[in-house]
Amino acid sequence: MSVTPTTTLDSQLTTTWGPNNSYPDVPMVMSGYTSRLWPHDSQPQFWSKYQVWEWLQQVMDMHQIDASNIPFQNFDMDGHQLCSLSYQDFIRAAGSVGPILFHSLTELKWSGQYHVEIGQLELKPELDFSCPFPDVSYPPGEIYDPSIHPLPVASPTPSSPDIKRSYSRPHQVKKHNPRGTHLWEFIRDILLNPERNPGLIKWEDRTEGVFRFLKSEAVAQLWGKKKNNSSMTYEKLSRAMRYYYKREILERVDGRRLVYKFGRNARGWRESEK
DNA sequence: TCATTTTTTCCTGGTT
DNA sequence: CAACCAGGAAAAAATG
Repeated sequence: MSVTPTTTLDSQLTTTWGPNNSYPDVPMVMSGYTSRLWPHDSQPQFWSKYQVWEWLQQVMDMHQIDASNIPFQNFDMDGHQLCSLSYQDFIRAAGSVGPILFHSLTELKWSGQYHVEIGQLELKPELDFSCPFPDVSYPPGEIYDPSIHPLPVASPTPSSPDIKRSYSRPHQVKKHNPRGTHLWEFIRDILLNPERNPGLIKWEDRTEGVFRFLKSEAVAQLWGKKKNNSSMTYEKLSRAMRYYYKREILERVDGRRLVYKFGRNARGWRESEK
């Protein structure tokens, strides 16, 4: 790790992403594909096993928890797999430390782009994104149990040697789902995390899965931020949304503007679903 | 590297 | 008129 990650932070500000390349003569000059690795280091989904291990060490250290309390072997996986674990899985794999790890990962998945400098560059002042990390809520992806407490305080001294975590867990995750990387999941997660949703999207009919964009351009900006594409617009985002109709991830809701509805192939938005 | 799936870009034309 | 909606096409990015 840390072997000169090729100028990523500062030099990135000058990458001309062509705000409007409506010229037919500018075929993306972009000489070389040199610096093209920044989405990987920051997003947990792309971590290697080693990076997952590093993250574990770091979180343990941060919370002053003896690393020996946690069964590292239960986390012998890459970021991809790590991100597909549910809240419950974390409890299973790390006992009382599970929530802490889950919380940490959730934050990273959400705002792990750069560190704290988000929200000020391109967002309108009216949006008030002042605090990117307010506090944790519940699982981002599929809600398994809303009754679970967000973060039961990291008891300084867990000292629970008698955990029955001998639970080897050989049958790890079966389904590899690139969580949070798809647009509809991104939208869903915003809806499921009111804490982080400053009036961007709102449920129109919770049980039917109908929702409406309140700040269409702001959502597009947020999506663009996640994809490192500052030129994302609602116009383009909505095109992607319309492609979901065919796949029945979304159902068409005509008549009402900015209104969409989750379809039968959309998972994890329902309150009681699993 | 390749095949396939998803998303992005752009556009023409219609609607609210 | 501005902001959306519908999709077609094609290119680019993401994934396995």
